[in-house]
Amino acid sequence: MKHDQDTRTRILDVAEELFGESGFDRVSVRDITRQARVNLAAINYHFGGKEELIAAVFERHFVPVNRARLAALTTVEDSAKRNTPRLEDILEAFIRPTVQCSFTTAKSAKAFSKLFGRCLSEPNPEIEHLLKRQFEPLMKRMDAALMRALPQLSRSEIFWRMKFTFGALHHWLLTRERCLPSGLQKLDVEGQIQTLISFAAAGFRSA
Amino acid sequence: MKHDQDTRTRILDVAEELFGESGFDRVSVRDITRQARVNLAAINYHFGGKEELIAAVFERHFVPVNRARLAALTTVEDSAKRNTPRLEDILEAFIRPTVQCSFTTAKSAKAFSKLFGRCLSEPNPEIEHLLKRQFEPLMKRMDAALMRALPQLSRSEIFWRMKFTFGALHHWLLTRERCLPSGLQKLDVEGQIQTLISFAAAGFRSA
DNA sequence: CCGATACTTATACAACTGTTTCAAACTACC
DNA sequence: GGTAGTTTGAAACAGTTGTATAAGTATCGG
Repeated sequence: MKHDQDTRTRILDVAEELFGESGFDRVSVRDITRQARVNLAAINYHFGGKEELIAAVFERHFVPVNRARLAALTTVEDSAKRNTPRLEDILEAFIRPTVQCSFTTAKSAKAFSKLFGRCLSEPNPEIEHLLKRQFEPLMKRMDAALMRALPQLSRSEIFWRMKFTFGALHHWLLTRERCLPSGLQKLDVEGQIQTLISFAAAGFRSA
Repeated sequence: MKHDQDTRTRILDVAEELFGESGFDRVSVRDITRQARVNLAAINYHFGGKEELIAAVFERHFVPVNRARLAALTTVEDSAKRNTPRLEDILEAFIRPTVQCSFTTAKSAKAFSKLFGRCLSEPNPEIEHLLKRQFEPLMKRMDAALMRALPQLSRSEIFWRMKFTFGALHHWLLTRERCLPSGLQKLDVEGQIQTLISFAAAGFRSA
């Protein structure tokens, strides 16, 4: 293994950007290799195939994000001691890492954000499978935390509200850099996060 | 023009189902013609091409749904007379038609629901363009109604909350018939609508 | 310096894509 | 019943897709 980091990560970076922009199906391996200025066969050599490249792109950031979410959730629960953690803190543990990671790990925050947002509705069965594996443990922890924070809600009520929050988060990630209506003051990312947390928290507390 | 309704609508029905299931890109014209038991050339003959078929599938239900939304919004505003309409009623005018129509017009409610939910995140630029044209007038009306119902919120605050509601609605449409966690009581559609309305309304009212 | 390993290159392949063609079949009207 | 107009049929088209192959080049250990 030489300094193959060059080619490998160049492919990953370009793939992430293009996949986020146009989805996995509309981007060909030739699109990627052309823009990454590597040979056509490089993807098959380094990853095995397009499907495996998708998985690699996926895992490079999804795994850290979900790890960060779990860690944040643990922190919230620990710092609350024997009290039940605040609902807002639980939601923040869920929401913030998706944006945080986009600034620290990805070359382009936009690329990762869009990719993240897009994945949830990808029709690709492989992606769906990866998602399920990734999110199952996180969802279990979230459910448990939310049920303690909102003991008046049934499991089913929490389930649906969680779904709504999921949808809001991912739609926001997917479209947050898109055309704002003209004459609209630009809210900074921090403000948007807080708005989303308040929105979801109020939704969870709704009758 | 004979009773070409047979072939034409058979194609439309199958296309709607398959597109909803797997997205526009992963479904080939051959998949559609095979399942509809029509000739391969039928799509090009009746619609001109795949792109135009997509547009036709799109408009067959999106246009009525958005018309129904506008009509419902008008009803709400009229019945409120000089009082400002209730926030919940505005949101219901936005949410309910997406489900209502799926029961009355489509052969399979699931198919249309998934299609509707999927469209929002479709990377296809054609679709994005159709969406924009379709939603612009509706959004203007929604914005205006929401601003009157929530005068304490700025345009930007309404914009983001509307985005969240959009995301929640479409993610719900896309996944509402998917695997519920085991041992979860099944909430009927009416209950889900009400839950979503309450969720969004509370979110809009959040500080 | 040699040789082995790791990587890159150009080319070729088979499968599939949307679309076109043109003859055959059908329908309806006079 | 025959003919104009409409719809279907089977086949072929050119282009793109992901992948495989084999020859090439660089890099490093001995």
